[in-house]
Amino acid sequence: MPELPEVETIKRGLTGFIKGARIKRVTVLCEKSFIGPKEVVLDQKIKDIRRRGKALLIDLENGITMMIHLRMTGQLIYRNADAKSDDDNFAGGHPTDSFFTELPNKQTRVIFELDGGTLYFNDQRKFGFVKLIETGEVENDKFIKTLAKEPWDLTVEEFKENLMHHKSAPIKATILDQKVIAGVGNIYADESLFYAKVHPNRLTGSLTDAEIEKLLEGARKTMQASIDSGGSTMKTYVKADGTKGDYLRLFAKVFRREGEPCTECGTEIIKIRVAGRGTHVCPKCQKELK
DNA sequence: CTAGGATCCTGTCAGC
DNA sequence: TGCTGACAGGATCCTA
Repeated sequence: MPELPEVETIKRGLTGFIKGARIKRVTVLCEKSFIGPKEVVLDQKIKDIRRRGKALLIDLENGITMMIHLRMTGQLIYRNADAKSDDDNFAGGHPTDSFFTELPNKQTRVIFELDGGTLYFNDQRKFGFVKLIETGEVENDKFIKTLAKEPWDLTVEEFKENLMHHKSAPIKATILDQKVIAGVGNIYADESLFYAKVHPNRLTGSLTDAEIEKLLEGARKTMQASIDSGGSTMKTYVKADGTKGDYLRLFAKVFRREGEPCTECGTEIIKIRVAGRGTHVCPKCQKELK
């Protein structure tokens, strides 16, 4: 999925279009993608859009919140009823051609018809979902409740304490745990570790205080850089000449750059497997043993 | 309690 | 061309 910066980008992009809009109709095309009785969101006005970690929270007037988690392949696409240009539409999340092609399509799971346009929840693998929760109960939701603080709110001391519950696991597996730091996924795990010059296979307990501090700084900086570059949206998906762009190239130094020279030392970036996930490292900048 | 692997799904791509 | 297995920007459940 869509990690913290992508969800933040969606939050920002969608707010201007759907905040204040009323939900006229909901069509659920895949039962497991929508948890809760859809009737309760009908005719409700969208009061606010928030984010916690990788979860998007859409608060409705009647005290119900739609929690949307995009997991691996979710995307949210808004099509304005009277769009005159691409600027009147918005798309974010897992980048695919669906950002532009006709909707609904095979991957559309839920359709929200609003009074200004239509919001499509697409998800190829059906891991993502829309879930209805009472707004006052969001903090008690199982996922939200155990979620660690946002990277910018987490102190180095808290980060270290959370890390040290997993002393003998590889550091990459540990920072992917949402109870340790919120919002980090496979991209930003690799980018943060490269920033801190720490090999993903190092055992968590072997990190020095200086490395831990650098790792938190790396998570903050790489995610902020992605948010600043606009995340994965329709704008970054297609370049000015119409060919496909890759928003990762705007900020990623190792992710999906295997075979390319390291920006720091020129050594070839390699792809390995850590904690069951594809992992990108510079073998010179990130030493395995220390 | 933690660590690690299987699992939920669909689609694509490499290799035979 | 067709088949097969691996893999994919996530999180949970199960077992040891």
